[in-house]
Amino acid sequence: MREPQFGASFPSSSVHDSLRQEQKDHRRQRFDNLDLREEHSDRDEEERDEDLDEEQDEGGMSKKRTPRRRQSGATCSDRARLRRQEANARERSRMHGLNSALESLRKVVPCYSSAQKLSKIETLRLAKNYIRALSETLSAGTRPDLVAFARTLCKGLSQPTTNLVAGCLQLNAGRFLASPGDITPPCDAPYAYGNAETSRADASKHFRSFSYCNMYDSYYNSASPDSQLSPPVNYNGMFSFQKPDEQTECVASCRYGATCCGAPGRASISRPSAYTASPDSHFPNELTRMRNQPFQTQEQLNAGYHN
DNA sequence: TAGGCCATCTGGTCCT
DNA sequence: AGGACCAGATGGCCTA
Repeated sequence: MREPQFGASFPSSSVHDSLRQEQKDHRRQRFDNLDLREEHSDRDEEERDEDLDEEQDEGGMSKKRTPRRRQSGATCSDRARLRRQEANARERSRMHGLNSALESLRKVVPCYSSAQKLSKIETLRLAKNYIRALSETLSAGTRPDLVAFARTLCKGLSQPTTNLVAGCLQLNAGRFLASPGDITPPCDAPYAYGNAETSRADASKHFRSFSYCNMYDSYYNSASPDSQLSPPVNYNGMFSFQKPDEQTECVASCRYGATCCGAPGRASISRPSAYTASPDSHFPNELTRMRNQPFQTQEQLNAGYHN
């Protein structure tokens, strides 16, 4: 019936996100205090039990529990409660760790947006598709077709997420998902530039990496193998649509940082990631090395990873 | 109001 | 015994 939250209210996303964050903080604070409340509740319960025992004593009723047994029982119950509370705290911590890892994953799949998060399930689906799409690209050993890449990327995703990915790729989701023949291969097609159609050459004047093809051209045709030119695949979003001289400080400091959908005349729907590639990361070096080599087969890649 | 998403609690199971 | 992990239950928030 209703589509997932992601993308459902994009125009007010920042407000919505901040509100949601406040709610999360409130909820977290509420549950962080829950253990204390439970302790108070337990104490009240014990006090009630004591009162009951006293009434029973005053009423001449035989004691059901000797002080010794009662103390032993209470200790056991407290111990069980304490263990349960500790287990709950551990479980919360574990889930926070899991969510933290998921957030890290969000930052490395295409179209990351800190303002409008992908849901957990969509993040996992997109990550799976992304891996598959990249694997297919490497296996093919040829320049990938943007539409085919996008189709793989969007397989099984919800419509809002599909729309976002399509937006990142400057494609029309309805068209590129309709049928394989609907879209002219991107390298031969005019390039959408905001709302206008512009030539590839014109686009190249404005962007070093305006489109997927241009990124490939820029990358593969760069003069020096040691060039600092960003490769077509980034840690954070696949494509950089920013002019070199428009890079934010964050992006400039992050060699492989990227923002998606930042074309002129079109509001960016994502923010630069705070992610910074570690200096010893092998990923850029591998890409640089692969630039002048044929792609490895999938089996070779897998062997390399597992050995 | 229904349904999606989320955080948390909880009891069970497995492992060390 | 205790911790990690898992899955079901629950309740809150949000949107269409």
